[in-house]
Amino acid sequence: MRIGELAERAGTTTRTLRYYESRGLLPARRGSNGYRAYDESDLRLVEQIKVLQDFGFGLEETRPFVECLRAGHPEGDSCPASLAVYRRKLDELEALIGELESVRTKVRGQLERAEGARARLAAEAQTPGGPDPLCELADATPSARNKTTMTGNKG
Amino acid sequence: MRIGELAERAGTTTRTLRYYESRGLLPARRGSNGYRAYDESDLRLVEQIKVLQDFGFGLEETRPFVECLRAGHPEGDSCPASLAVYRRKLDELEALIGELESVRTKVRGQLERAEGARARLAAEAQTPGGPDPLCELADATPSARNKTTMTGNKG
DNA sequence: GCTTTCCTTGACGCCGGGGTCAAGGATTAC
DNA sequence: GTAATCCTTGACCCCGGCGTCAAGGAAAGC
Repeated sequence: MRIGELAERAGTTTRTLRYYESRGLLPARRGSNGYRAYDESDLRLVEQIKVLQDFGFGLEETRPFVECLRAGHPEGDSCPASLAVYRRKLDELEALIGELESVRTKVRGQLERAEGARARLAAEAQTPGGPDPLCELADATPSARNKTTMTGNKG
Repeated sequence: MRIGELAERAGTTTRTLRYYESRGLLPARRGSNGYRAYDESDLRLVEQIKVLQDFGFGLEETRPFVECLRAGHPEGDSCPASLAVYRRKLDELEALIGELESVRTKVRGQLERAEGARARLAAEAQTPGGPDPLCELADATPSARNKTTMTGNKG
């Protein structure tokens, strides 16, 4: 099988496969015409990489799995080095989730505090004798669109 | 105050402050010598940016807060546009945390399955009549070090 | 034979938030 | 006066995972 077919069957692009090869993850035999030649086992390699990438693993982190498969083992995680990556990743996930939860709590607190402050100002504005140190109270600019930074995980 | 002093007082670098200026976040007056001149209110701007950056906000997301402060409001989140950013960020955090938890569950499952498979193979290896389709059972290569991808949040 | 498609390598672009020179002018300390 | 700092702008570098040309050879359909 040539690179185009492999890419299609794996649901990726030729560029990506060449990139993997350049990183030493997916070495390819060459036909007499110089074209890369792949077989079914290569397809399994690429699929393994995809699964891990979807988990948010970096390419380097997929290497033990790929080497494990290439060594002839039935699954990419049949080798201890792969298990070590799983464990390290779990630790990282725990840490990251914890930090994000902490941030969420803080941002929530900030939002509630700020909303409360605005509510108090609005009330004073109603009260006789109240001036208005008030901003744009109208909820303005719904035009501000942003892109979400998803930090490594896909959709 | 000149840029070096502001950087030091804000706990950042001159490069960063110039970068903010280039993004339109921190416009600076200029002295007759061409040097940037800042005052205390600029320090507050930079501090506001820092807080939000520590929350994992992108620079663009700090803009409403900064503009709110520059408009003379007591706090960066005194304006509705800032509150909108808080809310959007909370939604993103929820979504991201949810995805990470999902990944964590899946990786955990993979790890347990793979560990179980190895345990079964090890047991068979003990059993009389068992061959060994076994890999490197010894927990090898503690030498593989990696860098943690923390996706936007600092330490 | 001719066109279209597939393949090859190489090289630049992107995104965010700056780090890190480099060359030259201003200020300040002594 | 002069050396050590500070300031200025400009430009390239980093990371990860590719996307996107570009120029040219091979293969396949008709």
